[in-house]
Amino acid sequence: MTSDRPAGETARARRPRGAVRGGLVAAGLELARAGGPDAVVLREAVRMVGVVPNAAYRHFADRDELLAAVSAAAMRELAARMAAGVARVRGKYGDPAAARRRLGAIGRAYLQFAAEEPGLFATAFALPRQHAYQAPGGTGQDLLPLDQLRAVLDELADAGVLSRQRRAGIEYPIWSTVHGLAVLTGQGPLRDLPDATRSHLEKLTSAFIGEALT
Amino acid sequence: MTSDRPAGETARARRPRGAVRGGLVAAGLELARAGGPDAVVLREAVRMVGVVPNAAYRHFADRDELLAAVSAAAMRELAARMAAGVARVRGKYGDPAAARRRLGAIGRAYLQFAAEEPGLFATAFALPRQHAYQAPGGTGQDLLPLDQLRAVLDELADAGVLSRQRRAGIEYPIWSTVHGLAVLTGQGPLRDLPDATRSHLEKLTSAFIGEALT
DNA sequence: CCAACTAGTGGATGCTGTCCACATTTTAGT
DNA sequence: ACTAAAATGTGGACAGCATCCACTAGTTGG
Repeated sequence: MTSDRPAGETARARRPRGAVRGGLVAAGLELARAGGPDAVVLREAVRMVGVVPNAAYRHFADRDELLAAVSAAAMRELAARMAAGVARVRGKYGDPAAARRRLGAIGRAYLQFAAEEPGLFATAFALPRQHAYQAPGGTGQDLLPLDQLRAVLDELADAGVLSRQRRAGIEYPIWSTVHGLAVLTGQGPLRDLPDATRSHLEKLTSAFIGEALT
Repeated sequence: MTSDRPAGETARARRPRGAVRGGLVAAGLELARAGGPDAVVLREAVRMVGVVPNAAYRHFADRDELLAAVSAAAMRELAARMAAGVARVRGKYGDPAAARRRLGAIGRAYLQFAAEEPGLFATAFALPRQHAYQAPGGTGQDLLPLDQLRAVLDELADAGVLSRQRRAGIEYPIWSTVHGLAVLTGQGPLRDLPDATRSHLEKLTSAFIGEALT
């Protein structure tokens, strides 16, 4: 009953171009938010968009391709939150104290996203075979998590907090530490820990990373 | 044609007690090994055991409970490999150099398991809601990963390598770092990295953890 | 203005998890 | 030892899922 078209005429192709594809990704994002990657079920997404299951196959080769699009969107969401967290820190570029705070902000944003949006976080890292990490530096897109981390570490090096020697490749152990904590406390064996313990672990981890920045 | 029972008599309940349950877990373990937690499909497991799908429901409330059993088995496998890795290191308890080597062996075993058995590794950490971490210290079971890590860190503290102050709670950041690396390079965005880069990352991470052990 | 293309529909297939009713074997109580 | 009860497996069914094929109505480029 969406319009009073003469009976018998089916409503087709009346949506603006690309609306279905975008709608499917948006629907998938909601499903992922509520239940993680496994909850991104094609037939449910098309139901939300108000279209027949097969319509999805005009935009995605299969469910995995839809999931890949949803995953990329979730990753962009994470990147946006990280960028927002960093932007909130005041202080000129190159100021050692400010640079340290920015590194902390990145990690905190990462962990907060994982805790507040476990479904999206899991989905962002559930790339369904193939579909490599989207190339960064696109048009106006937020930088990907790793790039943002690199930028802050470069600043720490410029500020003299981190020697060039130690700077080299340190983004990986740091990313691993934060990501590992997010995964273990989010979906792993350390989930359902009281909030107090959680934030204690965060402090411990922050101090741990601090050791390596001499 | 497993036996020449008179025709018409169906073969039922002739397996030794508990054989079906054990077989289902074993079958699920193979499925998990090949394709991770999502590949643990009930109907396929019962097919391997040679029994009708419903028989599984005499032993597990639903697929998730089967998956939980498989996950626990995978975790035990990981623990066993870690224990084997540690046991291979010679040196008396309390010897600083030996203690360090044991810590390294634990981490290496963890990462090696994740790399060699990605399906089992993912399954070990894919606990399907509820079903808390199996209580440790069972009868003759290997200690769980966290317990093994704690034991080695305690040894490092006893050996004077790690001050009591730094020892407190450090198992979590260390576990996070190693687990994060395993996840990122195994199933995450850093997968399909060349082996050389992989081992470089491992060295970087090892050095990174070393910083915190002063 | 028409032909080719795009994006939707309808219907079908095989797989999955799960439920109910039933049969048989094993165990336990007397 | 005999029987009642509990365990364990079977058969058949259902709904939901991803996906395929054939078809059609709008859209668009020549």
